[in-house]
Amino acid sequence: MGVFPFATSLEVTVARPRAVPRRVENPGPEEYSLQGVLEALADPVRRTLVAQLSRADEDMRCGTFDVRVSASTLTHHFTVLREAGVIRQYYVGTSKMNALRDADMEARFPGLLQALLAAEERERDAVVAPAR
Amino acid sequence: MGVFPFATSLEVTVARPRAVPRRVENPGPEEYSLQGVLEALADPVRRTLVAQLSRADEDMRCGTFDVRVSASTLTHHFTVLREAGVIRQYYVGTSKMNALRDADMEARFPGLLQALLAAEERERDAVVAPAR
DNA sequence: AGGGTTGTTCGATCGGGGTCGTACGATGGG
DNA sequence: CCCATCGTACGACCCCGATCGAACAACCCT
Repeated sequence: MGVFPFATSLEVTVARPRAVPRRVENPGPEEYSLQGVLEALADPVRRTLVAQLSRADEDMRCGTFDVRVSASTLTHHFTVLREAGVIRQYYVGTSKMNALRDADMEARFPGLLQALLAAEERERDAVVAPAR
Repeated sequence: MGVFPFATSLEVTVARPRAVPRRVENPGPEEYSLQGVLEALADPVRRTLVAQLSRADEDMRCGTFDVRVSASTLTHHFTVLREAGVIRQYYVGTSKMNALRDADMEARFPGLLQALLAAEERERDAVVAPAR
């Protein structure tokens, strides 16, 4: 892909070129499938990502997730989640933000994500809080 | 669910000694995990099996499922579903019956199986009944 | 400008799982 | 008894996906 054809004289001796923020192609609700969602959520790493995102209750940067895989692997997992429609991604400067698309999921697969997250949390609690 | 209660005293005076019916080891509810269930249901073939079982609303013999895989592959899929706790299997003569463990699933992962089956049915309907 | 932070891309590896065919075992009916 | 039916066991194949390291690219800040 070509770089920028310097748009003539336009801008700008500004220190901040700013330009157009990098765009991420997030699929529309009509593009994802149950198969894709289940494949995405069948992986334990991706499930922890989603769980952390849900627990945080706000969008999270890629780097702030607590998971023990390499950066490149992490990128892969986020891509899978995004293409499945589970999360939405967008750039903020050099950071990439991740948002849980829980409303879209709920609309398309009612109850599924909620049940899944609830189950995930219950298993997590069982581990965190040992049998007494 | 369980069609026959197997009330022990059944012992018919059949000509055939009958012996002990072949036993199948079905895991207890404490043995299965969310991971196992999701892995099991992430496969499209297994999901159709479960969907057919749910739709039939009664236990089904292995051979009566409508799926285009070989017999040995089918055995494999049923094994995965059973070990995940999604179905229960038991022998009846030379046939093997399959029962959906929806109550156990509901107890352990509330709403999950139902949401999944509902989503599966909706996608199926969308295919069967084309866009008008 | 640099430089550091953040994330991506690419290629390689490697293990797991879905698939099948064939041979086998168990059961029930003639 | 023998045979047809139903499902299993085993090995082979093969593709896909999770993983990593290294090199690169975009951005922000000083």
